[in-house]
Amino acid sequence: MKLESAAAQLEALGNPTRLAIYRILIEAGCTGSPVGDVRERIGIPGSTLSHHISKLVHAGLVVQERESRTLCCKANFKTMENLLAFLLQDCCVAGARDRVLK
Amino acid sequence: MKLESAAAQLEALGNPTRLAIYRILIEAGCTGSPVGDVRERIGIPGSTLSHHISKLVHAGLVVQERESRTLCCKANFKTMENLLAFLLQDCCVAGARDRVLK
DNA sequence: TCGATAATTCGATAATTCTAGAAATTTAGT
DNA sequence: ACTAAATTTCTAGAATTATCGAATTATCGA
Repeated sequence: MKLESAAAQLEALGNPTRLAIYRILIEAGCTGSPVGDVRERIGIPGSTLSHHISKLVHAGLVVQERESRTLCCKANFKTMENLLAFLLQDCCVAGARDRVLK
Repeated sequence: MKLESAAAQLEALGNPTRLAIYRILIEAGCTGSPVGDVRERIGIPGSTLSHHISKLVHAGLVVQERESRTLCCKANFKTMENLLAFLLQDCCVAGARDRVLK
């Protein structure tokens, strides 16, 4: 993975609101969660939420699929896998890596 | 780990310049690297570099120790371990489980 | 088609971040 | 004490980000 895209993904996750959104989507699993449900749980205006979600989408961490009137957001697990692989390989010494992976 | 501190650490790493700095310090290992050496490799003004390093220090990802006239920067591996554990537990395991159960 | 629902885009403002030159600080050597 | 070296802190302008109300788009059901 290129340093720039890793940084973009880290930046996308590096905001408390977006990280909370992302964790909700992780929790929702493959089924995903409509924007409205996320909105209820996070409790912020729709326009603000939309702005944050678009950042996650742009970074490749989240995908959106329309289901009639609702837009379903899903975490892109592959992106997180790649990001973790980057951090483990390039940003973690061997000893620490072993400890984290147990 | 609290969501806020995880976000702060991700944000600190979510900038191409800072991620490059951090990787240099990871490469430097336990010995660390003086600010001046990092500066030569990154090639940015000292004041800008200092600003970025202070962000990494504030996030707990880097520690600085003075060695006579030079300040030696070292990556705080424990912080990265905790951050990776957070990502693996809260942002990866759930998704992996979901995929396996399909 | 009309009205309701779901969500985005637009527009404006406040706040933060990035960048870098200049000045200040800390330490070592003479 | 003076000077040089290594870095930070100060300061400020430019760029970006965060926030949110209002307007807009898309979809469904009656």
